[in-house]
Amino acid sequence: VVTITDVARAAGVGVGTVSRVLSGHPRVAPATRARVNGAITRLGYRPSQAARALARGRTDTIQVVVPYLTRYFYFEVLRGVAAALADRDYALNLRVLDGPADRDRVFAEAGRRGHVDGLLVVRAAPPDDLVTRLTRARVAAVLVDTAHPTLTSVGVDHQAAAAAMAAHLLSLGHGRIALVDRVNDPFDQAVLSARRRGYRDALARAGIRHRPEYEPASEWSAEGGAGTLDALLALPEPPTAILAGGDTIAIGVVDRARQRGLTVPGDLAVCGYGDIELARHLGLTTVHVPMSAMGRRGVELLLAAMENPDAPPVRVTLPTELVVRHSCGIAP
Amino acid sequence: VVTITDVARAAGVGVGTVSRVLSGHPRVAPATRARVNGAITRLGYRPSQAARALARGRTDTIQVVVPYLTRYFYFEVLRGVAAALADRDYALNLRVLDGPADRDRVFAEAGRRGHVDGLLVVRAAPPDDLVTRLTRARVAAVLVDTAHPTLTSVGVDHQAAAAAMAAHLLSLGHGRIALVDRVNDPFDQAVLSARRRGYRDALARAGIRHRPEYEPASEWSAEGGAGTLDALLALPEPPTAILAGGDTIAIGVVDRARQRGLTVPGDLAVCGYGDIELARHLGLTTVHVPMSAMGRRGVELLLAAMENPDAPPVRVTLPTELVVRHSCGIAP
DNA sequence: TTGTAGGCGTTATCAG
DNA sequence: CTGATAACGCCTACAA
Repeated sequence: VVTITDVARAAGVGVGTVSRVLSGHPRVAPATRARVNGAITRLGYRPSQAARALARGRTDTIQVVVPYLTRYFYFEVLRGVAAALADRDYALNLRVLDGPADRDRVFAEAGRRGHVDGLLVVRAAPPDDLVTRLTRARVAAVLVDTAHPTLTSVGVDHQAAAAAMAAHLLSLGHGRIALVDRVNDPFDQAVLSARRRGYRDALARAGIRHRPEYEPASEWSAEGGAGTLDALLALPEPPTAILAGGDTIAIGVVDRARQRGLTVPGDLAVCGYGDIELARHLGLTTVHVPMSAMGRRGVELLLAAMENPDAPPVRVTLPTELVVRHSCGIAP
Repeated sequence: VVTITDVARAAGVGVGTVSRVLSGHPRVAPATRARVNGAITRLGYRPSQAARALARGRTDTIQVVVPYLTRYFYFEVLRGVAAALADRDYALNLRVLDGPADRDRVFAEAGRRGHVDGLLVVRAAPPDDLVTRLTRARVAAVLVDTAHPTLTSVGVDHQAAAAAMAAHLLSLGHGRIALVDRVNDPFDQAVLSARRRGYRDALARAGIRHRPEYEPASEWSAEGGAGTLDALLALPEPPTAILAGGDTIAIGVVDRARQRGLTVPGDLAVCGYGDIELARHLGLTTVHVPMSAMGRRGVELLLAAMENPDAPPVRVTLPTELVVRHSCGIAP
């Protein structure tokens, strides 16, 4: 283990000078700088993160908390986060929430000064005591696909997106549209509610009466979607279009429909939500949610907040996009 | 920011005693311990990771490097890793390789003592200089779904798995079996080669002559699978069964086959590889690769290696399993 | 422009 | 059982 002292000795200078070279301090004689850099590479020296963190009072690390559920979706977010961080030379401390129990444990320890410089929480409502602690300790925090009155966040307008999707279905002549979505979220209910609200609003605006039986609860999986479709088709008046709360659910619906001999979109229109990679390949009409962009933007906001701790929180909404493919009856 | 000194003062003891209480040292008077603990909770004290790392000489952090490709697959691995780590109270430093360029950059910096205590590399062959540095600096490292002569690793027997899958197809009476797999991997070629070898061996053992045209290269996506299927079906003697190198590819194949009016498995048998979540829901016959188990086991091996640096490297092979569902002609 | 020394928060050693 | 005190490796005034 080679330390800064070794480098100093090898270069025939003091540790202060080495430190200055390391941090790009301007007032170092070019010759000295060269000598130091030579010693550094020759000795293969790397500054110790731990020592540096202690001395500087910051860790150059940000913590990212992501829930496990809807895995495809949030892996994309994570990718955006990782990419943005890698460019900026920050370390990424990952915590994945495996369940509600985990949640409390993690949030109790999350975003401690001296451990991480900033906190990025993906799709999980932060408990109030976390928020209090964060603001009191002045550690920067950003929420992704969630919101909080006093914290910076980046997300999308799920209500508008769902409404747009429903409107699309309506414009195609469908009057019997069912929403197949999860109904409870262990980490954040807001997204589900927004989507449901969008769906209802769109139908109401079109003068279509609300049918509770068209809003069955589904598990967050293809299997869940398939099962829920069975239930819907058993109704006296089955729907002619399905608006799924997630692409995974939609895939299950499509597959089950085909198994039952129905054609999609001929006999049943199906659309998803999220636009995971498979959606494109399966020709699923869906709502594109800019997942990795949210992650990337979240990091940018976080780094900005870290640089300027006194800036007021902002709330960024990224645009979604209706992606029309084959599963609803319109060719792309 | 409350430090150990504040706690010591508040409890009327020396910092040494507080430190002992913190680390669960046995020889502390119960009364003292209680007083200290009281002060700790009262003040909301948390030890600084940075200071602790500097003093202890370890960071309680392990670094995980995962390639981006085949995303569903490796998110599962990551989940296993994260879960195993969370239980053991270690921080997880994540690096995702976004491409071959990234690879070199990351490997040049990976596993530095003073930054992380151990390194877990998922599915990417470590360059020799990394290995050298690791062993010289005595930092523990474990490979997941890759191997190296001098490093501990956990993986599966891809050759045997592919052979078993091919044998299954053969046993179903198929003689014209094509392998639709990626042909190049920017991070580690070994898995692809092993799978191909397994496929060829199984066919050879069955006395079936090798047809190069039955081994077209595919992109690692559903789209890639679909396109490759088109090419195969244009052959004078098209295959009757497709062995895909990944479930995502298989899904594309199945979908394209149906689009062309073929029934699966009636007109075409298709099987995947990996057993991602969707495979189950889509009834895809596939090879189950224990992804999160590999991650978890990798962490266990790594922690063990960290505790016992002089233990020789081991090579763990986890079992795969042939999962027969509907896509190959046998009901589950 | 460069060297020196104090301090960052903990741990660990060593007397008591 | 407990309290000082020297590391740990680096950064940053302060002097020179």
